[in-house]
Amino acid sequence: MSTRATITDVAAEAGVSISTVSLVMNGKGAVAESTRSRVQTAATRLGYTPSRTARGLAAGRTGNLGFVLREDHFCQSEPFYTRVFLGAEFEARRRWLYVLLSTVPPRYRPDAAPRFLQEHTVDGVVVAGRVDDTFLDALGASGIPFVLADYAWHGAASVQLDNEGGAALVAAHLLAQGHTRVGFLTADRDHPSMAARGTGFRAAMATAGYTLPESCIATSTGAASRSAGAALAARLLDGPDRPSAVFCANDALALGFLDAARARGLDVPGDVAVVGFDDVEGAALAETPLTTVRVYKEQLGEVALGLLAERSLASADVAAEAARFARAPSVTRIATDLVVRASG
Amino acid sequence: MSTRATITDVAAEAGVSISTVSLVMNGKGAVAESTRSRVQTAATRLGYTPSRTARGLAAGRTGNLGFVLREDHFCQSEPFYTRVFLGAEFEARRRWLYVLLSTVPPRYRPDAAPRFLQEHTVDGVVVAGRVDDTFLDALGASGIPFVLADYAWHGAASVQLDNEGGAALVAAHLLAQGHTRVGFLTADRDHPSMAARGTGFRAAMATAGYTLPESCIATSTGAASRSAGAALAARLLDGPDRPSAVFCANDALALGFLDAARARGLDVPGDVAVVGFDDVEGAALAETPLTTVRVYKEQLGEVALGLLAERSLASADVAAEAARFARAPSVTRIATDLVVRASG
DNA sequence: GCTTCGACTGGAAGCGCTCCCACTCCCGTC
DNA sequence: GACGGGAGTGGGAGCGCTTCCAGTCGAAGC
Repeated sequence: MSTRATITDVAAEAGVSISTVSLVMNGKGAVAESTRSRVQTAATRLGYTPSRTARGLAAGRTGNLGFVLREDHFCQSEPFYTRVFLGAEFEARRRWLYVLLSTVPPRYRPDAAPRFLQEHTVDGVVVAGRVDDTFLDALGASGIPFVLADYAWHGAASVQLDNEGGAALVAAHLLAQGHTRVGFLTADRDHPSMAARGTGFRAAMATAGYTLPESCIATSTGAASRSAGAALAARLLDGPDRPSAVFCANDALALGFLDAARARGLDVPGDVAVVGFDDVEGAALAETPLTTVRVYKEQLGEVALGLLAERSLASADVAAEAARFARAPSVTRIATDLVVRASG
Repeated sequence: MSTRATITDVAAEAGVSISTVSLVMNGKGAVAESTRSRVQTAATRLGYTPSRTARGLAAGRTGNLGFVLREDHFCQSEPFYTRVFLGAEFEARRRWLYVLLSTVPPRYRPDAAPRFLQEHTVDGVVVAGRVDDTFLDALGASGIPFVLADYAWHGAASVQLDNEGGAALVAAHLLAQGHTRVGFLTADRDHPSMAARGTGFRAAMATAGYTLPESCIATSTGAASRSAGAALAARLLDGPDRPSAVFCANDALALGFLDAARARGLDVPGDVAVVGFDDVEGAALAETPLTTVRVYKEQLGEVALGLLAERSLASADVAAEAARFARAPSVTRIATDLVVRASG
């Protein structure tokens, strides 16, 4: 294992030219079956693996993809984005690509930009979750193709959870349970996902002929945390006409809602049913296990990376590809499921 | 921004040869000050950044470091290793290096090995947390230099928390509180860190003249989880002579201990004091905020990566360096602090 | 005045690969 | 039987950089 075998070694061993070895290793061009297997054998015998670096230099592609995440999203205890990353990494392996994980601060500063923006050491980037829009501007300007996962921005290609669909499932479920006085609770309401859950829910209820009473809606623009959920829940629970069921736009809020209900001695789902969204780890473990919408985080990452790979590697001409990319934005949706537990 | 500027462009712009540009960019060799600044200017004017790939090919170094983590460690809700990674990534940025994050399954399978083991796209690897030893065997055999973070293996270089020191702090604290009937609770006891916490604690107590009564010790080899903590706690709390204070080898166990104490109507710290280790996010938020040993996760990652960078990049001759590396194993310890809260 | 030397700079050989192009066969066609 | 064309293969020019080596030139040494 002193020095690694190179393409030249393999060529010599197999008695062919390096061009042929290259063709075989890339599965390209027309190579006689006998030649192919001879090269194959020589390669295995020598333990040859093509050098990424050399390949990158020659082909103008690095085989690296970036995965960008906001620092605080990466470190939050609910392993949402780590799972997304895991899916992406899995898909990358399958495609023989590498993933460079890099974080950005909540507020973008050019000096904290991932290095690959400058160095172009990456063929494309997956951006997971909400990030500062100015970062996306910079990314866009760099000409590096990118796809968003669980976020939307202008017309950029993105992979998103089917928030509308999930919310519609909740609506159907609640209606099937006979609830007609139904509330909705959300925070961080400008976030595309949160917003979509709200509009999807309203739309589904409207289709069934119901409008959410204004007094049964509690929203805010702050963080969608458990404590925020408890605070917002107060607005619904302490009002004159309490809803009989409330859809919370995510599980953290829903768990906060449960806290608030318990603090008031209310029975869930007897006095008020509650449904969340996300199916976080704590949802099933809550005192009253939470009915919620399950989302497939790994799949989100897989699909996003796959999409990126497909698009950014298909063509070697990165710039032209990026332009084409920008012109044909697309949203891919990852289906969600309703998980019915005790809370509603 | 159609095509990136290359070293040739800069050379032409500055009216020097590419060799000189290279020297300037790397801060090497003797270059006249006037020439240097001329090149510098030309480079900024053209927005030149050296190509990683080309540099890698020519210099035999990639500028990439691997960061390996066990899948389940990466996804656990306590963001321990993600913080370690964050520290590593931070340090990498400072050194203009990239980090490839890759996970391995709990049980090593050669087919699930990180790709860079085969492709040598990485100058060195940080392995964080306990991983399957056969994976480390493979890593060692590959000749890629590596350092362990929060784990120990043979004589491999590693960066570890000062587990003994932290445990000694706990012992001193408990003794200062007047506790003499002190217990110890651990799980996953074969893990080097957990073991070190135990021996450190015993040693510190022994130095002070106390031996832990056998009946006040509860250990297991299973996962060190909250539920395991509750289960093990039962052995100590339901026994004939309950300890007045218990040191739990990590916070998850300690939180489990609190659960068990509460279930038995015991007052903490009145009936039994409890101290944990790690200072996880939940420690401060527990019903009885937990006294624990704080560890600096980001620092762990920073130091590990720094060490690796220092060693693996100092010499271009990776193989020789790896050999030297192996001969001079070292353990770097990251200091810990005691955080006193309500529980003990 | 001539050598010696060090500071500085340029030339050029790769690093290991991809990919375009040219070349050789060999078969099928008119 | 000459010709077109496709399948299979090799040659060779880069990709953008590092680094060794050679060279220039002015200052110091004798």
